[in-house]
Amino acid sequence: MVVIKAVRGTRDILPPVAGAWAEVESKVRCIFRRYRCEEIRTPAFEESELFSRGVGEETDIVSKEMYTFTDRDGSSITLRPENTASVMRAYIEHRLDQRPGIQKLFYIGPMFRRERPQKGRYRQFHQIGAEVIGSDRPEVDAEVITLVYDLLQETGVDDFRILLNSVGCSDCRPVFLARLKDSLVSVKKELCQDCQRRSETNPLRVLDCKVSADQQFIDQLPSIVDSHCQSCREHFEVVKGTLTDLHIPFTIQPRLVRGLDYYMRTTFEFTQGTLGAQNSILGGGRYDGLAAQLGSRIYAPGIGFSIGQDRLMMALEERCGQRRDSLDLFLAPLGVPAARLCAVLAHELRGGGATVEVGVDAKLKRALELAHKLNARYTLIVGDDEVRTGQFLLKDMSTGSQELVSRQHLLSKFSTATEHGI
RNA sequence: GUGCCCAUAGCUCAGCCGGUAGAGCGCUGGAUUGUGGUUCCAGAUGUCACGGGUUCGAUCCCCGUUGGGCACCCCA
Repeated sequence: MVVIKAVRGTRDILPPVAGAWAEVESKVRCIFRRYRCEEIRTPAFEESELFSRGVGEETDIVSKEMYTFTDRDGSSITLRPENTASVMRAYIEHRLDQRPGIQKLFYIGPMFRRERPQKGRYRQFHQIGAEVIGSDRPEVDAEVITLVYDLLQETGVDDFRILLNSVGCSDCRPVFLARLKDSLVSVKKELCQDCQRRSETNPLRVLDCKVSADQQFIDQLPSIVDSHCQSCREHFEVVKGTLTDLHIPFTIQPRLVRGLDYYMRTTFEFTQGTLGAQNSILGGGRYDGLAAQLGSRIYAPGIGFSIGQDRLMMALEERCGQRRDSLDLFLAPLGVPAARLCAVLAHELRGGGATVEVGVDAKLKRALELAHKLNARYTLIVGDDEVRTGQFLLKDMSTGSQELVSRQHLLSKFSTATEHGI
């Protein structure tokens, strides 16, 4: 019989790492609250059409990376490969535009894409993201980027770079693409093999080439920022200006290409040095046309981002050492009557807010060994004598000193109110 | 989906030219019948990823599968 293992591209987040994940999550929830960003939870799977229409039929995500299956009623179901389309679907379905103000919605959860696994790339991966829907104002873009900036700073990521671009709108982008293709015709044969292929399949991708010999030619290619129409240019100027006022450093990256069809105008990406080939820790952008693509008549311009939580944790791992939850008190019962008493004591102590573990080994030596390994601050020794007298032996694990304490003294010492006195 | 590299104890890794396996850490027991950390002694680590082939004989060589890493592609 073959032992069953986690399927390719998925993994278990074990303790103590799972605890570090939870810590990060509570920290980002706290930051979201400051921005009046509210949580939304959408289903892990949706009708397939949501993604083919929302994300775009021609994108890699939709054309080859989705987990799609036919449900028993014949409908096509897809495990969400990203969450923006789902959030927009929910926004439209529940008429969130009728709520006061613009909607700022955040989410934390798993996404699914069938790609070849690699460091920092999993088939089930986790995203922390937000969508701000209801305004096309550039100040909103700046606020979203500021939020992301706070998120990374306060969770402890450093040496990240903010790459900013504006990919134009449905008016100016086609013009730019035509210009780009024209220019590529003349320099194409000077470029690397990959770029010669890209010139045909995905011209925008050529701009993102890393081959140094190609750079001199790429620099000659037209830039999207020079092709902006009047309104896109003005929009981008306000975004940049506001970020500058906020002292948030960014780099204009006219070559920044985002793979999802719904992006227009502002797009951004944060990269981090320690992540290897998958150095992008988050990506985002504006998607004013998405609601219409989903068939809604509600005007719902929006901008959002998504942090790769797996990559975020990877970037943090460098500096956050071995974390270990602390244990206030380890109860060491040395016999059956003591064990019964300890069950009651533990419940009372936990009721008072203390973190308490009850030993199951009647040998004191083993109990103390375990208490030490569990990083207990105190161990309470409860043997026959203690059960009889009602006075328990409390041992301070760091100093080794011991004192006899009453049940009442114990409860007050370990209650939350006096926690700082421990 | 393509190319290259890799897979030995729970973890990190040795293992020579083919002769069926080791270290450190960790784990378990003891030195100590009610006293942890340091120390000392002892013990178990294992289908050498899985399946086939070559060979008298395979952890080692060959093929396939699965999983991992890197690059491409793409993205978080």
